[in-house]
Amino acid sequence: MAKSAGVSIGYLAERTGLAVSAIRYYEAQGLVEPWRNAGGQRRFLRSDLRRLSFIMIAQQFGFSLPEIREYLKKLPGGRTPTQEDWAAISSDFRDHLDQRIETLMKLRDNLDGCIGCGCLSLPRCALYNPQDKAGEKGTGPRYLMGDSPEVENDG
Amino acid sequence: MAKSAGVSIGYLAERTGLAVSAIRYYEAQGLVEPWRNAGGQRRFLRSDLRRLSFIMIAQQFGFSLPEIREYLKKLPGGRTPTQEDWAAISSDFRDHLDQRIETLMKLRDNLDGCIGCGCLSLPRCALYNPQDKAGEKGTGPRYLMGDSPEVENDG
DNA sequence: GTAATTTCTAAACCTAACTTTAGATCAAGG
DNA sequence: CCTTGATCTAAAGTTAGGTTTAGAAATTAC
Repeated sequence: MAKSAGVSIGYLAERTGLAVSAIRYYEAQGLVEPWRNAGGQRRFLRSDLRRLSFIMIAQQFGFSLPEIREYLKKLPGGRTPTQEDWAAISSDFRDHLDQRIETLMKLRDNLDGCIGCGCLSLPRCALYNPQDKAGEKGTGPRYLMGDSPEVENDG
Repeated sequence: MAKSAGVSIGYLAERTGLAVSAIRYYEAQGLVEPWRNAGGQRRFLRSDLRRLSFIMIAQQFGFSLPEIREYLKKLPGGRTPTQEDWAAISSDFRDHLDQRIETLMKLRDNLDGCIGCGCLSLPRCALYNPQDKAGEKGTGPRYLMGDSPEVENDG
């Protein structure tokens, strides 16, 4: 029972809600690797359903396609992943995900302290590099909510 | 003490860490409304520092520029917002923000139940419309993690 | 007063993540 | 067999959120 007939791109599209064109795009980005049937049409593992679903979920968390591709690299190519395969990829994903949520909550709480609390601390609030991404590329945002080392009266 | 000399776009850029071109872009999108000096250069309220900072923060939460513009509409145009002005806009923003974080956490917990827990429930997990945005536009994603009403053995 | 910075506008360009289009081929149903 | 629907490729188009470029004018620094 090697590689069976496989499922069509249209089937996956219907099951996941993705557009056919999106799935082809994911292939171009290396996120799925269908083979071709005699007529040149794509055939997928049935388990690629889960692969595509993982992509959709990860995107909702704000992961880019290249990032997601790295996660999926840990899954076995060509054969249906086992429960253990998914569990392995899960742990790492979960870490990043917790971190992202925590960052957002920290940002929210800081924002509360600044805007929401009704006190007058706003002009002196420093949300310094609040996002994990900040600092990575070039000279991003530095001081938020209008603060800086030398504070002025800026309403 | 009406509209003073105002500050330049370069000053705001330096204070916020935004590029000058980004601030001009925000003006084009209706997020800030500078006036012009005699020579035709933009002049901003010093309090626009906070406006820009709010934009940066809201973006980190995943709000789009049009969404942010709606929030900022609640601030008075042309004059420096008071503490009460910011408090008013805050409450509404905070609600959306909590909701967004909650959605992410729910999604994470569901994902745990599916991928992370080690049980074998994955093939029957239904994360139905997990994102607030789903269902808004056309025929978006419907069934996640490869599930659907009629379940098949899809690894 | 002259030089060096900033700023101006408009238009083109950029990346991510896709969609659309066009024309051709494949597959499935009757 | 024939028609209809699904799929194919390649290239161009789309949206968001900006950046870059070019040449000119304003401002600041000396």
